[in-house]
Amino acid sequence: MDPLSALQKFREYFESYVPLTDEEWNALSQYLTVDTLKKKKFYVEAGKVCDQIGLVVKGAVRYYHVKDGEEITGYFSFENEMLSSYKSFLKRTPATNYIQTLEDSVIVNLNHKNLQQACMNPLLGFKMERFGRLTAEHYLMCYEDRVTSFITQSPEERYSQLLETGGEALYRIPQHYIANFLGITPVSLSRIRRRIMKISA
Amino acid sequence: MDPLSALQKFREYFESYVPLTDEEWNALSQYLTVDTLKKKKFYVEAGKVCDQIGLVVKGAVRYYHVKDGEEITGYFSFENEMLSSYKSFLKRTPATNYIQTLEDSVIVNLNHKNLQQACMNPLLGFKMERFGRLTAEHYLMCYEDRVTSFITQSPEERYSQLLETGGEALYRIPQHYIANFLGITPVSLSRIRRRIMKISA
DNA sequence: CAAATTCCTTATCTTTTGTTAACGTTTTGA
DNA sequence: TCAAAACGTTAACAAAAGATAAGGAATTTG
Repeated sequence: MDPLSALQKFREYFESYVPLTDEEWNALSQYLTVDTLKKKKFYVEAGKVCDQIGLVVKGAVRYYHVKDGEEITGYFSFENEMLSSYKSFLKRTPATNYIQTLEDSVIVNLNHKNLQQACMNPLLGFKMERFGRLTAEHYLMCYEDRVTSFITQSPEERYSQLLETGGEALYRIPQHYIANFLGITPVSLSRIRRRIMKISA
Repeated sequence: MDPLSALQKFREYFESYVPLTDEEWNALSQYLTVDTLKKKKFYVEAGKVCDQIGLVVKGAVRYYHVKDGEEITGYFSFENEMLSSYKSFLKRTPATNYIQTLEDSVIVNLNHKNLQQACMNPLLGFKMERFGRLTAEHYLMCYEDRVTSFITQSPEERYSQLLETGGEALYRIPQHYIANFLGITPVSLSRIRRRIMKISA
């Protein structure tokens, strides 16, 4: 994918939250960079400060923690989704997780310094602030739902719901990552799948 | 607590994110209302749209869902914390949870219409937007940590960590609410407590 | 103040999950 | 292309959690 159409995708995403004039877009695009990452490359590594937020324009990434030497996958971002270790980025503290590409990916990035400059740019400041608020609110609501699912649902219920809402993404992800995402082990997910198959069969 | 000092607390909270001139504060305070709620009164009810966000100035509230006729407590807000059913407030959809006072409480509120007007007020718009972004980011980071705890920790580990970080709030809350918060049953939390006592004894 | 309710613990039993290991299949990468 | 690694399932056993019920202490409330 060429850099220009990658940037164009970013513009479309941004404008789904906050419309821009061509002049504003010209200013904003100066702050952006386009990165191409091969499969299994790291976007964020635990222990290092995450210095940028990005938009996945092509490909996919997974977020994971390492505990007792084991990888525990907590999240994914696919095309047209933002990615970052938000806490690390916002507080400028070392990340506690890794973000790694699942496929060859193209990511449009905005680093911390450029974001600050864009926010101070009188032409863009207000709209950047607004985009930041709407983006944070979006992911806040996603997390709200996810915490609710941990509180109110059993692993089996969470998996059944994921089957309904997960869409095609489910078929691009190994099952043991999905197990981690649900907060259970791969073995347990395999048993749940068998239980569900028996019921619906 | 008199309304004036309640509003003053709101100003202090707001200014911990975004400083205000006296003039700006005078404008902002016009949009606020102060509510006093007796213990066990509802701030939000499932099925109704949550029309306001608030700051707990005194007292405390709990958030809970009802599933199969059972109350499942998912969160709390204490003094100097915001409260709302964010998704319901932001999307103007019916809330799926209840928010109820745990004690007699004083809450400073900003309703949806007033927030919109404040955002369109040229004197305040930019700072409101900024406050909204920073608030959303704050709770996003809280949720990020909480989801991570569900993914990477056992219930026992989550409880141990809560004992370290929870502070005095833990002593104001019945234990079965804490069990729900951790994603387990009250009986299971009681067993965990016994296991921990034996180890540290 | 007294009755009722709430709260926490404990016990018993059932269900589910975690752990470890094995096996065949698929995918990966040198 | 071919050996190695990764993946999903299953089994067996241990550990933990859920469900239900009972009892006593603490709190609430009329």
